[in-house]
Amino acid sequence: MPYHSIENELIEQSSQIFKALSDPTRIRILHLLFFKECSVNEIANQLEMNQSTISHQLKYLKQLRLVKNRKEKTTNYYSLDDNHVMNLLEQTLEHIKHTN
Amino acid sequence: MPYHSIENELIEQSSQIFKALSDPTRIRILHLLFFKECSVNEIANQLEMNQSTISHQLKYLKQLRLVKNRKEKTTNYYSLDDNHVMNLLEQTLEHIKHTN
DNA sequence: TTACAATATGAGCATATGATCATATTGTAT
DNA sequence: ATACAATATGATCATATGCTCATATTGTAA
Repeated sequence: MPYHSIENELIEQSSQIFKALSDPTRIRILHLLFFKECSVNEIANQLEMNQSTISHQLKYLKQLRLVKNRKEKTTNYYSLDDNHVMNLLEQTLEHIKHTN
Repeated sequence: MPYHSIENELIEQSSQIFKALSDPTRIRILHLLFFKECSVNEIANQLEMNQSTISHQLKYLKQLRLVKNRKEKTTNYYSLDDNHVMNLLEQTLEHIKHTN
């Protein structure tokens, strides 16, 4: 595999991670999960958003392995699953706080 | 101003930064500028992309204060202008390199 | 089994995004 | 002034994105 296609793959993967963090709803979800494990409905209620919207976004975040889930009866509890990406988020939130 | 609207602004600003890094073309531009100051045409040639595309993206990056420029005759040289965001990018590139 | 609660899913829609094309603008040199 | 080089800009188009609606699925308890 030539050099440039390794580079391309690296760049594609990076942009994908940043895209996950480029949406306010997803940031809010991750920020919530930073404090505690939550069910789908808990997140939807907390963020005052549609259950369907949250479920779709959780699926997106899970596919990228940013969150994981465990089932308890009919409830699906989600929690964080990627320390590095959460570091990016926390760093950035702190950075913006201190520069405003 | 109530608490939640400060939070909202913080989250909007964060997502905007990540959105800037969520596009492969913009990552390539920033990665190029990480090594040296470049003109618009240099970037376009290096990335084998349209001059117009690069100019539009540079305008986008400049508006977010991620790059700055200086004019020399008819040539417009661009360079990096935000260490924090570049750290996010470099961290992430390194992280992906080491996890593959 | 039925009824219910929690979650997941697919279709549809409005908006956002990135690239390209053609053209405009700016500055330089002759 | 003209010709040229480098860059910027506006319009357009195809695709991507995020949300909502309606409905399906899953698992539990009576």
